[in-house]
Amino acid sequence: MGRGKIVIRRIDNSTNRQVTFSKRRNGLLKKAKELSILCDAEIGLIIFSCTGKLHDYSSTSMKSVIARYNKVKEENYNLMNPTSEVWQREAEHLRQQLQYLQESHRKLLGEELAGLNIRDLQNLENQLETSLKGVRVKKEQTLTTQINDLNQKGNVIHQENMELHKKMNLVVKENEELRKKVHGPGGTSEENGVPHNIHSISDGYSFLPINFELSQPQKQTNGAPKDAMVLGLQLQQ
Amino acid sequence: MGRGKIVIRRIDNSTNRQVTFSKRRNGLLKKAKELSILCDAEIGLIIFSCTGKLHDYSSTSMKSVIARYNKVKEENYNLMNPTSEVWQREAEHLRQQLQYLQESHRKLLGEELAGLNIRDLQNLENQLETSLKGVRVKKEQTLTTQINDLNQKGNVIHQENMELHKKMNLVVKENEELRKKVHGPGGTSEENGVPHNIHSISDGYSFLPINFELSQPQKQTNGAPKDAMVLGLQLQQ
DNA sequence: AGCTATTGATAAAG
DNA sequence: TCTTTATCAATAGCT
Repeated sequence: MGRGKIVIRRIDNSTNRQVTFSKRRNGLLKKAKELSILCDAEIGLIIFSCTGKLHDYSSTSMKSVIARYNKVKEENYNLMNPTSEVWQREAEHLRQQLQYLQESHRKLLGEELAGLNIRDLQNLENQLETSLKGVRVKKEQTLTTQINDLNQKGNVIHQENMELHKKMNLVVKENEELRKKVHGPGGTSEENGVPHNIHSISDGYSFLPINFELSQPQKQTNGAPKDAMVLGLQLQQ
Repeated sequence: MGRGKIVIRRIDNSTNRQVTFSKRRNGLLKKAKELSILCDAEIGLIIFSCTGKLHDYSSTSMKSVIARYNKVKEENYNLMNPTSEVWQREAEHLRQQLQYLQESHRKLLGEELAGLNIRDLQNLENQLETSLKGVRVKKEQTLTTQINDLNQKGNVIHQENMELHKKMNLVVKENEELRKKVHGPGGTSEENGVPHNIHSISDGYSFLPINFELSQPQKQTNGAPKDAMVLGLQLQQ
């Protein structure tokens, strides 16, 4: 696979050999990875270049792969001490459990359904429906809790708002009284057909009460939940 | 490099996975050999299929490769002769994997949802919906396949039935002819006002054609599918 | 287990 | 070593 066909024989030219090693080593490592992923295989690959440099890949860990290899080959098996044997059995047991659980898990995820008959599929469907229902109930609960929390907080804030509003009105009235006392005795232009209108006055307080009125939640029993719902969802982002 | 591009992800269909494993494993082994020859490299390759079967290649000997690997990794040959400690670690690793998977599994089953926030729950719900959809699609496919199979079988049987019916009528007619030849020449009571009626004769063939008529499916294009549907469902119980 | 259309890997060259 | 490109090899999807 290249500009020309080659025979599989040691490459004499050392530069060429080095280049080819580099390319094919990468290709081999890539293919080993792909195989382990595609086919769920446990793979260990050890490569020593002719200069002695080590390159390796393992899908899990080289230790695990070599240990498993040794076990299958039953080499050195007899030399192991009893404790090792116990652990080995334990590991094998766990490996089986894991495999079973993984299979079951994949079926639950709807990934590996080949070989299931109608009854299995029906059971799986029922299971998933039950799970889905449970998750939805939990979600609703969580949302409701959040909404209630937000409503309470909203109410507190609204109360504060009302208090501030009242105080503000008091301050504004006080302000008007003071203004009358200051301007009234002199007989200003405000008395000549021009009505007393606080909007025409350029101090900072005059328009605040109106803004407060507009920003108030309307009656808190209807408006608050809807707002809280929106808030609740946004808080989760 | 095939009829279509594929993403590197675990192959769900187990048959397909097995076929691909077989092909790619051979490819990988071949490439490992080529690399070792072309570039004078020392290579060890260990492959466990997901069913646990071992396939391996080493340019020299696996012992030598692993020994050299361990030397480089400075792990003092521990892996050649796995000790209690190594297996213990392996078991611990597996145990952790198992625990994680179990937890995930329980969540999927909607059993352990405490501590999940809205986003987690939404993801879980989406996952379950996707799974459910997949399972339902698979179920429909399975049912459709079964129904089609049964329809075909039903048609074949119906054809056989028709053939048998025709043959039976021929036999009955032949029988009548024979009966005439046997009774006719003697001038029996049948010629004296009593009409020739095959129902009045007590041999086994006389009523069979009528029963066949009654038991026939009506025209095969309408009757068969409905029957097949019922059969298909019953077969699975 | 074979057969091809395609994609992927890579030999050679820059 | 890295990139490019022309070729050959591997293999995905089918039968």
